[in-house]
Amino acid sequence: MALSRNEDQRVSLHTVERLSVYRRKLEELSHEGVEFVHSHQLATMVGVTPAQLRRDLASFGSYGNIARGYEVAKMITTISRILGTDKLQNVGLVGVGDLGRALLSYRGFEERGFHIAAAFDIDPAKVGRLFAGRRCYHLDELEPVIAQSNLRIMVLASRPEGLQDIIDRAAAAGVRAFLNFVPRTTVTPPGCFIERIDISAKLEKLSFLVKQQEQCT
Amino acid sequence: MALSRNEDQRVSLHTVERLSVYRRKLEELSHEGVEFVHSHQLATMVGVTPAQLRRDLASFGSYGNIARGYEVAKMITTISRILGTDKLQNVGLVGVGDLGRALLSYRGFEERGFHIAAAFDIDPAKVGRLFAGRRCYHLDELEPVIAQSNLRIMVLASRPEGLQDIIDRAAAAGVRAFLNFVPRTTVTPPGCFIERIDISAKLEKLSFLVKQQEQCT
DNA sequence: CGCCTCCTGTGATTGACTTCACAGTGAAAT
DNA sequence: ATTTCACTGTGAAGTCAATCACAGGAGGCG
Repeated sequence: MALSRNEDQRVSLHTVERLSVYRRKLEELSHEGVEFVHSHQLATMVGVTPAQLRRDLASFGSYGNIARGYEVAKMITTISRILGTDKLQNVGLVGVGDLGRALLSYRGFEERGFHIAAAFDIDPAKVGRLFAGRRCYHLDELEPVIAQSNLRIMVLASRPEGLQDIIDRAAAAGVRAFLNFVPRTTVTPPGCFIERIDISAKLEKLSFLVKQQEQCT
Repeated sequence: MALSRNEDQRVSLHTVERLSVYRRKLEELSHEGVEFVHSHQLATMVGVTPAQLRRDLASFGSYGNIARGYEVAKMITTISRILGTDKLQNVGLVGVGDLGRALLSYRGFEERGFHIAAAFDIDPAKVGRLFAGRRCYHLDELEPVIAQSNLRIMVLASRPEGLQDIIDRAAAAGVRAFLNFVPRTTVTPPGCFIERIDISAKLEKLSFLVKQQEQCT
């Protein structure tokens, strides 16, 4: 089999985002005992065209059996290896507010290969306490804890003030990627990645769509 | 002025998403007392190219002063009108778990024109109680409360089980748009919009990027 | 008053992603 | 063994968004 080396060399980011969706549905199918699935079946289940699904899978050299379709179990492990979630990864969390605590108690992360190993805050009422079994450190301890727990990914759910400084310090300490829930524009340190989740912006987009639809009536 | 009628007739969704970002930065500038801003200034602040910013603004007929740039206050009101957030909108919330409660206490929504008017759950320990000042209704009361509060947008933060049924019922009762945090594939009712926020998928994307970068070393 | 500078709005171009459409193929049926 | 069938992988075409580049114009300055 020729897909062992560099199987993920040129996968577009759009494809990567869809791989997460495919994998989740494939795991559902696997639990139901399904062993093989055709492109048009999986495609309609997740809401993409069969051609796009085939191209996504072909982009990393997944060769499906022509008569039976794609092997579910094998595709799950392949996608997991591409996404880097085949081993449990430690991630950090900055900001133990309402959102931070919700993320700490979210069970879905562990299932997908992510473990929030450490939380950080500056509130004396929170520092030192346990939240959902995880210790909350003071932000001053950011660098040593990053090194100790080998954190490569950090979730940002703090107040907007001082966010850039936290990002820069974390990047200098070895963090390579940030998932940012904080609605403030940031500068991405060289060699790093920042992925934003802007809940208000999503609501505004929906508001626009609803308004546009009503006007077209 | 020729921009009064149909000012938002053909705005691409990519542009709409960026409008949210522009508006946030413009409000910051407004608080700082800035009255006019040039495209290259605002563009570098939010991380897009000046050409793209100009095209985004031109797509709904915003004519900036050539010498002074764009009028900050006027652009804020124009963008708000396009997004439909110039008036406060009621939205509903399904699922008062950790994430739901975090959303209920998030202050950013009101600032952006959204008010969570009602929450729904099926847990007897939660139904009837107040969360951050909002009453939690039983899911059985979905339809009458939607009608009473005139809910057009609903945030989904419940368990995956029965999600599609909730969507279908809400759509039948008049809800037109959903912001879905639940990691399950859904079928969009006709005439409705569903916007997904998949936190695990974002983490997986970051994991992929970090892994890819490490391999290219 | 006229020149000069810099910025906006936009036609044209480039680039990327999606979709179409079909050749090739493996398994099942006869 | 051979035929048939349906599916995969992929070249080609199509579509859409981002970028380039420049014409036109408003204000400042001599």
